[in-house]
Amino acid sequence: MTASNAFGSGMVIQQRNLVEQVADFLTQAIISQHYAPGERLSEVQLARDLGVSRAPVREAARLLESRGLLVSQPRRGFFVRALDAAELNDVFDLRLCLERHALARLVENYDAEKEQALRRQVELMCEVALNDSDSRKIEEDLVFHRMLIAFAGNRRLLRTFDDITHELRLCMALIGKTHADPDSIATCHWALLDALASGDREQCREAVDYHIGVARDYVVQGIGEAS
Amino acid sequence: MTASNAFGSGMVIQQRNLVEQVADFLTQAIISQHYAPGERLSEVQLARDLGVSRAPVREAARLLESRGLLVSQPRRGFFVRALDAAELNDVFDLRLCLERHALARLVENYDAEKEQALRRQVELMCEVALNDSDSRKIEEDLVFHRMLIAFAGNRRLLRTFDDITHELRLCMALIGKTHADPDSIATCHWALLDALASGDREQCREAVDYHIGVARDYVVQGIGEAS
DNA sequence: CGATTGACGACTGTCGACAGCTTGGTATCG
DNA sequence: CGATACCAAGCTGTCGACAGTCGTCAATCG
Repeated sequence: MTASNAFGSGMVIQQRNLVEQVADFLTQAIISQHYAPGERLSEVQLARDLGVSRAPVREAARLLESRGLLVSQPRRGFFVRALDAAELNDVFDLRLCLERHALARLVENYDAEKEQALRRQVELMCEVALNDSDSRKIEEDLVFHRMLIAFAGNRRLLRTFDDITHELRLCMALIGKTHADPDSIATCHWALLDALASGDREQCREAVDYHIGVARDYVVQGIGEAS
Repeated sequence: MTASNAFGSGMVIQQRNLVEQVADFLTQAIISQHYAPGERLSEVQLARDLGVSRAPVREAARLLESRGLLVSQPRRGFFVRALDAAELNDVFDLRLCLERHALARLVENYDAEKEQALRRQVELMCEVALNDSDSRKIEEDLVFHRMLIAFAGNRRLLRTFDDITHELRLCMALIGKTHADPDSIATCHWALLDALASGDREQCREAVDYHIGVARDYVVQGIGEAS
């Protein structure tokens, strides 16, 4: 991946932490099922494969552990997190909790600017649903929901959402398929925006409950089939 | 703390990670204001002082960073987290979000056993309010609220609560004083239990909102005075 | 034949060392 | 005298190495 900057094109500042690079690599490898759930990761082997020492590998693994993508056992090492249906249910229950709260806050200070930004995102999601890859669809969906939380104005809430986002990516990738139909995506998300525009708190809550409920049922069912 | 086992008493297997020990030390040092908010921590100096190498120190620091007690700047090191009033408000807003949800779940499957356990904890808090240190009072209060979340049955929710718990300890220790009056503690927490016993969801929500609101106002006000 | 024990191999936890960066102070120049 | 450039000290990021521990598998004993 190259980038353009003030010094011309292709001049990439290769100064990002090794830790971040390793973390990105590991995240991709886990999300893309390159490692199986429950698989053990060897620090030495990873370090050899990536051409770095064990220190950054270890630090990146701890980072992914805090994000819920890996679990560690003392003196045994790191293992790819294997989410079962119950844990998945808990994650979606927490997500419901967060998004309910965010929309209750957001509806209090909703304005045209926020509405326009959200509408643009939904339109982008519809385009993406037609042409792009599954992972791209998932990312844009998460961007939409992240915008909802961000607009609510609580940065700590946003951080918690980002935390569970990694787990969501994990299990969404796990079930593989996504509802690609752009019509369903549009109606599903516009219902949320309509509820917000109405300014009615109860209507927002119902919309969120329905939205997250559908997503949860879809994923939990997918996990049930997969395992 | 010593433990009894099959070989008699006091025979403790001292094999805890250095990382955990350093993390505990750092946590205590930060909570007890031994380090000032915003202060820079040197890995080398900490390693020297504790008689260990930099690796466990660094790992423990990263752990505390994920818990929100430290923040890191690349190539600059770790700094003690300095919470301002806005961040504090966000933390309490998130806590409100979590406890509301937990009580809504808990009221659905509330039983005598859970009620008894919670009542015992409130009684313990009243005793502690008379005799013990501030930090002990804070701990027992957190235990009570942790029980509420745990009884709700969502482990992911509990993990998130544990996360913000560290930040709560930080700011509670920051303002120093606690409402020591056992009467107010009793009435304040029994109102929650009464709402749970009533089985009415709306009543629970009001009780939680009031409870967390009081705590938030108290702490935010304390921070305002301190800074 | 099944269970226990012992050794082997691999790995994690921890350590000390080096290079590059950041920082604060000092010297130089306008 | 003020501002800029430079320099030294300390620190973080990264590395390779060693010791203790865990899992595995074969050999031994009942």
